[in-house]
Amino acid sequence: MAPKWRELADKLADEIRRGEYAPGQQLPQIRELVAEGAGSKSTVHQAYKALEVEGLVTSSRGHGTVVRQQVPLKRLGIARYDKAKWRDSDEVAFIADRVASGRSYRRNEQTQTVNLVEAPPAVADAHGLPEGAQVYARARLVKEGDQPTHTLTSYYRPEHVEGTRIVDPTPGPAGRGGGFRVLYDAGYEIDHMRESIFARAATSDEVKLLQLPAGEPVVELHRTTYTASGTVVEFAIGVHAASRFAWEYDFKVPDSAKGEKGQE
Amino acid sequence: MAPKWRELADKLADEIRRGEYAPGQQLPQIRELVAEGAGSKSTVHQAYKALEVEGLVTSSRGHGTVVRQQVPLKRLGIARYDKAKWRDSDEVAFIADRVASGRSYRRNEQTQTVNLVEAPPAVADAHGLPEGAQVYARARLVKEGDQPTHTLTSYYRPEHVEGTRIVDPTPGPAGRGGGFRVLYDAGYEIDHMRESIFARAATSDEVKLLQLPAGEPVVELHRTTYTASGTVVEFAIGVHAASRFAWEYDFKVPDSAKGEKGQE
DNA sequence: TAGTGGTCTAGACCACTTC
DNA sequence: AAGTGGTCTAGACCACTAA
Repeated sequence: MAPKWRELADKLADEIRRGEYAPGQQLPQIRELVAEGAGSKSTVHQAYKALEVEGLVTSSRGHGTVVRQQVPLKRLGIARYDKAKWRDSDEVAFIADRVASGRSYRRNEQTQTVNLVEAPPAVADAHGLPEGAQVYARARLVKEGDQPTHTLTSYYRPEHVEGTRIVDPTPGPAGRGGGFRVLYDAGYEIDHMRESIFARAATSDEVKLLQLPAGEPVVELHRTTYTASGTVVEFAIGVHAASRFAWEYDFKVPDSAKGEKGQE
Repeated sequence: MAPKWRELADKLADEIRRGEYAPGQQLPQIRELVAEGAGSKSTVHQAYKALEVEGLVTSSRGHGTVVRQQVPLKRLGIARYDKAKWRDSDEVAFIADRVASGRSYRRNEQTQTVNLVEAPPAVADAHGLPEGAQVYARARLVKEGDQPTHTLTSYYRPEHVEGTRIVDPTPGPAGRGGGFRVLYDAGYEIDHMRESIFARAATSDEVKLLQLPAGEPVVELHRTTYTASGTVVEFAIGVHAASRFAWEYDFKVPDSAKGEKGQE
């Protein structure tokens, strides 16, 4: 026998999915259900909390509990890295993204700090450096309007970026063209990438920083960027609110018997 | 001022991350902390629940609350689809995966049901069919030992699979070589794929089916498989326990200015 | 049987929003 | 001021595990 709060939550979840409560509509108030005999206030509250964790509703004091709108996922394909976007124009990849998706661009939607730090294990590993080696960390918090959507921290080897705009980031997002442009100007043209993706629960710090709804997971993206000769010029870690993004990859089915590599 | 339970949870989370409680070690019992004046039983319990949701501990009745082991993520690259694995041998992709990762293979780690169903919207869309068209749904629950790791449901157009082993799945995972082999034998050789990935909180049904720890997110994978001529021969939806997998993709940086397509 | 976490209650009180 | 969800308490009782 499932607990009382679970049964109540499942019943309400069902009603929401069947459309008995429309997005934006308010659920019965906690005290109402208590009066109807659904259980004590704590029990009903626990059920509402479960619905919140499952992403179906959001609660706030003074307002009530309303059915959450499902905003469409923003689809991230590799076209967002198109060289034409950052090499031949003033666009920065993330701005191009936004233009492509028809959303408006405003200045200062990205804050940035640059520091020389000791490489954390994952970073040292990606760059092939000993642990604790010094690297430049360029940390951004990317917002869409007032809403933070993800953090993105790029790690560079000092010899690749010292003397460039990256380490003196006054004019916004690493200046015209972003980080890839700066590397390009410094003689390091990016050629191929590896992205690694996984999801996990958010830490309480991330909940605050990204203003996440209770229980919303995050997706962590590890991106390693190589030059044609195989040198790693950037390793980046992104932490994304899960409900806002989907990642898309197209590839050929590999066939090792043919000596093909399928995907380079 | 953060609530009392949040402060307690953060304090304990800190201690766990600093290694004061080793993986597998038991946290103080709820009644202990209550006796120490950390708060009432409900308050301490709420803090423990938060730690569980954040993936740091698991609680169970009779046992106590112990620090969770972080099992290494299984990395899924596109090599798992290598034609050599399913075309030239008896291996099935998911078995090859397991061989490659050094884990043992046991029979019946995959249960399977096949049904003719009305295509859900996402499926109809992928196959280019009208909504409600009939498709074959081949649903598997994949386990590693006793532990379910993910569900995978493949949708096929009837004209592609009728008369094949897929619709009569007595001998295990779609027979020798799995679904791709069956399609290959039927004259539909798979050529390229698109994978789309996003994360979300688990539904309560998924929590039961996949035996997920409280609050663990799931990753949903949508895979569309094409023949060389662009016909969609399979659309599959996977639901994965987030803590067990990472996805890896390698690709060239696209350059539309050069007329390259970068990734096909 | 003893020990663990989990559920539930009734009620007081707090924090935030709206009027 | 009134109305919303959120926190906290004290205690009873339940469900599961281990010895």
